[in-house]
Amino acid sequence: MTMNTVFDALSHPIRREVLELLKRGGMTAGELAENFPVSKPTMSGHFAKLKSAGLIRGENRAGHIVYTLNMSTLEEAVMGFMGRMGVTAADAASAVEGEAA
Amino acid sequence: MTMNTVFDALSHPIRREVLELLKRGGMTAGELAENFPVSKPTMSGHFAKLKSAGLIRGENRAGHIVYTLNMSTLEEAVMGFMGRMGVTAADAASAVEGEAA
DNA sequence: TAGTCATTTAGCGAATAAGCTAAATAGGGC
DNA sequence: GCCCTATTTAGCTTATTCGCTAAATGACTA
Repeated sequence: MTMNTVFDALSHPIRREVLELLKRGGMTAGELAENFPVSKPTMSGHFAKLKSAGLIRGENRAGHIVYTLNMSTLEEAVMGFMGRMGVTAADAASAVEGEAA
Repeated sequence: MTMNTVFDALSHPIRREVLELLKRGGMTAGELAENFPVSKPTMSGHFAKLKSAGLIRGENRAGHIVYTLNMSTLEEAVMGFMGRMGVTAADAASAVEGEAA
């Protein structure tokens, strides 16, 4: 929930990629796990870390667990830090657009 | 240098705060170290990690080492990730401004 | 109730991280 | 050349991380 736990969660490439996958919408633990070359228990540990950082939410549906992205936590932590680093709105906009182009 | 090493470097609160201190300009290793409750060798390890991620540069001056921020590496990695997360320019701008307000 | 599928928990091992103290290195000043 | 200051390297300890397999849990189905 704090900035520390968010940046800690973001430090692993699998966890960042999970967030990217969830950008398009909710996915079950199993669907997510299919995208990575590690075991399901290992993925479960990654989900737990993302969840305790407040970056994803899990809801129980018919025996499956659907994970969804919690974008506001991500934005508050990351953009909050960038703001303290003196990144102006214009800087952020051009950096984001540069990447999109 | 890669996004992995950057996010790894950002995962420790001391290292993030070092970057914030360097926002205002170059500082020596000793000056930086004064701001944290850990030993100088420990700080040296943090500097090494920031440096190998390309987030700071160290230059030798008169027996001191002056560290300076490498903002472009930070922006490229962090805003690049946020861009892939679908954060639009407008989103980024409002998040940054919200923090500044 | 038994069976099955999805997910997590438990327990383990290897690797990495983060802290410390003590010692080594590099420059500048006397 | 020798000392002093600044910084890093070496070596150690403890804690955490990340992966695994095997077992436990939870929920639906027949």
